[in-house]
Amino acid sequence: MSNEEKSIITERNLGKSLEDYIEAVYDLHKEQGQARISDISSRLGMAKPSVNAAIKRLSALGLVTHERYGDVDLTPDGVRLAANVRHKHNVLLDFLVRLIGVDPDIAENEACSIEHSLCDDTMTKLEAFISKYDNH
Amino acid sequence: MSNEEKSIITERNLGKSLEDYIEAVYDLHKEQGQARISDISSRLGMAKPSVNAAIKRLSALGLVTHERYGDVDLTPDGVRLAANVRHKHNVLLDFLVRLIGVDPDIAENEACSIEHSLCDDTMTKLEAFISKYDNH
DNA sequence: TTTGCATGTTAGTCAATGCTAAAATTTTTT
DNA sequence: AAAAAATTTTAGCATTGACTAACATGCAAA
Repeated sequence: MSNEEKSIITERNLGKSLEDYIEAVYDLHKEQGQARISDISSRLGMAKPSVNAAIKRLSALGLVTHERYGDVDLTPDGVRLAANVRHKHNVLLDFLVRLIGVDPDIAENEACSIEHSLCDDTMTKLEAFISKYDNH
Repeated sequence: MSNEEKSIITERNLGKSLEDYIEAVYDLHKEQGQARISDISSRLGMAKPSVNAAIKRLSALGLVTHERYGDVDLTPDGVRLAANVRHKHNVLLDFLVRLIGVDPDIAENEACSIEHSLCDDTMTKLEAFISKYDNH
């Protein structure tokens, strides 16, 4: 598989908004086995019609499935993308909190903003830096 | 001056878009003493009417002045805000390129995305981290 | 000075993304 | 099973921020 092909899934095709939604679906399924519109709505603090519209967009992109009045679930492509975003979030949070000392609540928000802007390659380099730093 | 008052100027009141525009005005004035709509347009790769609309927004916020068919210039508040964004950009670029080894062209783009998401306090902490790291 | 090109502005459109109010459907309770 | 509550969806709207096409203005060259 070429790098271009791989990047179709994980690199920034979605904006911040859709990435936040898909990440919430991913987290909720891990935590409670399902992700209803209301769950996503309260998790992200968005009105339910906004969530509904976003899920429709994600569904059109083949990243989630959604039966009327039913559960929202990730497709395999959706899982890959969401896991990648989640991973970036975790690495950034670790860097901000542990290495440079940002308050965890602020870091949580900032990681959430930044995670959509860094490419896979940069993230890999950041992880390598953190490892090296941890081993002095 | 309270922290809240100071933050009115420098903290994230503008979105990424307007911050990019004001940063371009700041840079162009430093480089060539003026920033015309066309200069900003080619610098940012935006159509001129888009620039025009953005400058109107910045003008309504009291951050730039703009005479019809004339030069765009920063107000004192605009200078403060733009210098702050520029500074964040430079710190992030340095971190990405020198500390973690990102390609300069990619780092330039990523710094440009991230600079709008990090608060002043986090930036201060990042600068402190870089200093400490440089002095081993 | 007049013509023509560069620059700036206006007008109209579009996509993304959010909202509220109200209708439809499902689930729960009695 | 019927009524009530919760959930989801639809419909309609607002804002941001981008675009193109067309018009207006300013400057420079002939």
